[in-house]
Amino acid sequence: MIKKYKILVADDDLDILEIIKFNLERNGFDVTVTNKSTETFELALKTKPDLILHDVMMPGMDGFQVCRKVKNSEVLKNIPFVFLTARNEEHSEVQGFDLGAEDYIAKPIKPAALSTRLKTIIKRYVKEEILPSLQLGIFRIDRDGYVVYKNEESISLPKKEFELLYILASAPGKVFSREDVLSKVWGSDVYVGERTVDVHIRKIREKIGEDYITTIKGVGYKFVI
Amino acid sequence: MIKKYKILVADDDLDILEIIKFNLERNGFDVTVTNKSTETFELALKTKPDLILHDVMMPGMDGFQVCRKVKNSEVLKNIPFVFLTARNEEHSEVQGFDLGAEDYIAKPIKPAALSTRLKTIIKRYVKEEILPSLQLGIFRIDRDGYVVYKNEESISLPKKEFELLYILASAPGKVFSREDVLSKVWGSDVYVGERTVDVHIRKIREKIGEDYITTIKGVGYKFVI
DNA sequence: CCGACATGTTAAGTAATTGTTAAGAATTGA
DNA sequence: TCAATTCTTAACAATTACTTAACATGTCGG
Repeated sequence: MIKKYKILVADDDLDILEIIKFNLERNGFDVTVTNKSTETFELALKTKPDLILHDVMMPGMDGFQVCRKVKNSEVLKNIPFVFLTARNEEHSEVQGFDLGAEDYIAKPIKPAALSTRLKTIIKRYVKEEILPSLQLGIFRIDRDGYVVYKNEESISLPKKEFELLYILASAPGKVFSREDVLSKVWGSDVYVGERTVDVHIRKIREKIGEDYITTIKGVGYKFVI
Repeated sequence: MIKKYKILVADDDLDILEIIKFNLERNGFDVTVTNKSTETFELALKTKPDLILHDVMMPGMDGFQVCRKVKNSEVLKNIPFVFLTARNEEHSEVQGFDLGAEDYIAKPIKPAALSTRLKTIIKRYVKEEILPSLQLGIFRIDRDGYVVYKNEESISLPKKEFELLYILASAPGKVFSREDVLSKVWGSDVYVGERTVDVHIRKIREKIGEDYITTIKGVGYKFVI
């Protein structure tokens, strides 16, 4: 079954809401809308959307305030937040990105492009999705507890190491380039050196054993069972 | 061979052009530059870049005019167009997005961030080459894992050997000249001796068996099932 | 069978990539 | 805040892959 992405859209213009809702639904999204920014947060808690698409200028709370609130919430902070901006609105991209927004989309909207763009953004944040524990041979990788079990032995890993291992283990046998790893674990707008991956790999090997992560020279790393 | 992305850069400041070119090339991009915005369109037609990075403020045509022209061209309109803007060019952003620009990058440029960001943008717009696993008789050539299976036995090959085998196996029975192989595995701008291919062929035969790659004297090699 | 040419094979130097360590920066928790 | 942990980077070591060149072997036409 293909996962249906849930989008929460907030805009005070009912026509725009209508257009967006119609187009996103036609493209297979599950869409919730509101024209009151004061409702966004509550709706997000209730529907747990995969992405929030929010107008900047809205009466009551503006988009920035909502974004800040969402990003300060433990439960919601991993949901990508995308701003809608009208052509004549003075907006500071810096302000939005500082708050943790993932992207800007300018109105007027091109419907065809919109769903593609949102899907891309969501996929970029797939790492944040609630993913099940993995059972791979003697390993169980428990996402909730950030713990790896090797047979009965429990091994706890720091965040980055755990997430790196999780990414590799989510597709055993597939080689991930350092670049792949960086974009999935660190995110696409964080710039750390590729060799940082090597160091983390070393630490993971130290903890779970040498034989489970294979290096493909010139390509990357893979998890083997 | 890893795909080399082509970037067309336009900026009237030759120093900036130099810096950008140097850094992008070091990061594996194929870079064309111009300091005349009137040349951008023609150059784009000629080089078919994967992305255009264009200064907003340029004498002659400004970046917006070029963007409009590119986005109105059937041939070029799908090429992502990214603006370079100086800090104080505030309003340009909204206008640029309306024209269909894909992103803004503010000067001064952080070189490390630049190539990562461009790659992300390109990947959003360029379809990744789909390189499926091949199943050929007793062989399975797994591109994801960089591994060859012969029956149940897994054989791992170094990068060049793997890619060479993959090229041959992608058209079983077809003879590839050494030149073909070089251009496909090494790329068109790398110059190594043709006999290098022979050595790699030998190593592959050593690992997968003698009987699967046939030499056609005076012509080249082919993979036979 | 011989000579010429193409390919096979080997080995060694070079280049490139990765492993490893440690130090300092950044972050987290008490 | 301090202490402890984690993250990042840089330097150097170790390893592996790549390329070349030299020589060996094989093939084909005459």
